[in-house]
Amino acid sequence: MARIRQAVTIKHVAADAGVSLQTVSRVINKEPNVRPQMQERVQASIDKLGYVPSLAAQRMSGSRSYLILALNDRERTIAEWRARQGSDWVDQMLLGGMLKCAEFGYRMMFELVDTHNDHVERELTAAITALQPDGVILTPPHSDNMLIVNLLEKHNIPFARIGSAGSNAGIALTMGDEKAGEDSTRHLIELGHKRIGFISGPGEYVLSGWRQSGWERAMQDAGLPTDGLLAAGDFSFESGLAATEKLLGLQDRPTAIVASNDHMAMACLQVAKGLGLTVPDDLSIISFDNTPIAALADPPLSAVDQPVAETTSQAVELIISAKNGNAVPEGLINVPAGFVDRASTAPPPSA
Amino acid sequence: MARIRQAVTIKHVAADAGVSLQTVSRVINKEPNVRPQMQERVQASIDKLGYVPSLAAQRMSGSRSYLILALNDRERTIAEWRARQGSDWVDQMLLGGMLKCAEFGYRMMFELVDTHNDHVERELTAAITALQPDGVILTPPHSDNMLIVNLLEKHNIPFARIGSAGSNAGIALTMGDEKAGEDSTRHLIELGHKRIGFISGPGEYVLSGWRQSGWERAMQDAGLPTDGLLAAGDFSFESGLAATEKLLGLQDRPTAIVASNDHMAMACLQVAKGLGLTVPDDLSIISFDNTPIAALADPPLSAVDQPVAETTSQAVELIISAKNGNAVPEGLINVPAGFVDRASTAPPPSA
DNA sequence: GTGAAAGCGCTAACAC
DNA sequence: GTGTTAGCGCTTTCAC
Repeated sequence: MARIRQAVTIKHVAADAGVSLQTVSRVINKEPNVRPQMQERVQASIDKLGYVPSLAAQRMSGSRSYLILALNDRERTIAEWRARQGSDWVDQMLLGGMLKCAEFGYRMMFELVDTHNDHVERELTAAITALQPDGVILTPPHSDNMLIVNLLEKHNIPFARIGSAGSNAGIALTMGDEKAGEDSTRHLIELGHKRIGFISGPGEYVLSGWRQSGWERAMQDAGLPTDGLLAAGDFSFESGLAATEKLLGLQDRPTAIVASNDHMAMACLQVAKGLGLTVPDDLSIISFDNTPIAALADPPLSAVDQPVAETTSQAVELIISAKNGNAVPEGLINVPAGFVDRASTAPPPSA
Repeated sequence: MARIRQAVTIKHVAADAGVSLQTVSRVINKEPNVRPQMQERVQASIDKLGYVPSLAAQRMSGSRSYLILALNDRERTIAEWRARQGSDWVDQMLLGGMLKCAEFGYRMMFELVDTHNDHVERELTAAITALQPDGVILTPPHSDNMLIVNLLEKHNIPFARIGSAGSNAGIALTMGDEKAGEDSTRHLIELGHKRIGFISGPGEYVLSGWRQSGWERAMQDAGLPTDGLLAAGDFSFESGLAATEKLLGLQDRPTAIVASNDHMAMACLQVAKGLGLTVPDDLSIISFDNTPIAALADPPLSAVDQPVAETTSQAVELIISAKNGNAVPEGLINVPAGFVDRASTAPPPSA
């Protein structure tokens, strides 16, 4: 295989424009201290020759790689890809992240990293050393993995933590979980529901706690009891089955259930149907995340829409801004969740 | 922002092991001509220091970037991401491509490129120049875009063309479209169907023709007529609606329909229901691709499973093999499609 | 405001 | 088998 050498390099441009390499470099990087006339002349040569700087070379000498690394949990991501249940978390990250990166001449790369693994540190260090990204985006549950956070801090790489309260380092972004939990529960309360069950997510994800808090707050504010109405899930369909069975097996069973993700809501739907209950007439269901299955369920599920694309987009923008020397925003960035009202909610049967 | 310099470089390793840079380089690249004892000593230093070579530096001096670029159609991909209908084409590519890349120490990058655009050439050249990938994976409809193919050939970059017969350049891979069209039609014939409609995809995709040919062949082989049973679609839901209306509006309407993708099959289902037809009792439907919506439809659709992950995986492997100087396989690589029998097919009503 | 020189981390080519 | 030299394409540093 022939050695690939760049067809047109900064040298060619410099020669063509009759200036030094340095001046071309300044034009490429939009640095000041270049006379407009000079800059125009150089730009003309760049356009004429179709010159595009080599990322590798820029990375070699300069301080930027124009690369942002998005880290996802290996096991869970691969499992979701294999399951083919339509989870579009990665797609939404790509949508928000790639497009925003492109605006700034950056690229986004994906990397899968194990959480439950002593190799985390080695794996991540390897990726960082090989790629030398200008920034890293952490997704749950990595966002709160202190091993990862500390490593990134040590390497002095700007990073965003999606779905984390992350008080210490990095840019923390949340997706309105608590408020969404509260609002969706309130929506049910307004429909007349008094017994509203909640299926929680795994403790490993901080956002599980937030979603639950929202539900608790709304119930409390309305003077409604939550005793026995909380069932623990772990985001899996199976856990949703068990949780729903527990909830619907109650003496005084709930007339509505909020599930912490779509899979568990689907399980909820299945159990309800199995019990001969009609959704939403006998049981209202609200799910979290709004991955495609929510819309495709029968009936289509009303769901909290997790703003993954928008959040990733903001994460990219903040990282690049930090890389440009701007201050990292203080405190938490909150990207509010949406709510898509479909056909799985109605007033309670007795109302 | 501090200048990021590599913490531990090849120099450190060389110093630690007391050998020359070149020897370390040889060990990294698993070149022969290194005494086992030497190689062990160097490897020990590498492990001890946690050395990982910089991709950028490898790219700069060597002939490889360890990067494979996957190209997708910008407009269509973004539209699918936005629509959130669960299309997992990108996820499956990532699944097959990233994992295979990782086996060889490569990375996969995604790039969106416009097809219907005079900028294709400029856009792609820019990406190639900036990234200098070791290989490129083309997906439909890019796989048959001669502008792209010629460009890649000119740059001497190994590339794979997924879903293309691509006689001239690059590694062509198909996903068993014709046989799948034939087999699924035959499946319906065996169930007793005699009037089987077919909704085609857009001509822009060569695989549309293959799928259709498969249907035609099966019908022909069985001595069944196809006149009037072909309706043109373009992969969109709307086109599926129109095509199905045409087909079901026929005097002697089909008792089964094969749709060239899932969206059109969903449209088919909707039209059938609107007409008061029960699927599969009154109408059997088989769809192509088997994206998540097929499984989530009501009834779940029997579908041809497009082996995207496996095909991408093979594409990566062949590209790396080509890059290593091995001959590119002659002719077409065919990765057979699967078939998932769900609940949308049954014997025809009169049978 | 512009240019010249040095060097980033690594590999190719060649010497020994 | 192993070391040395040169250089990839760019930015940094420092002159002017």
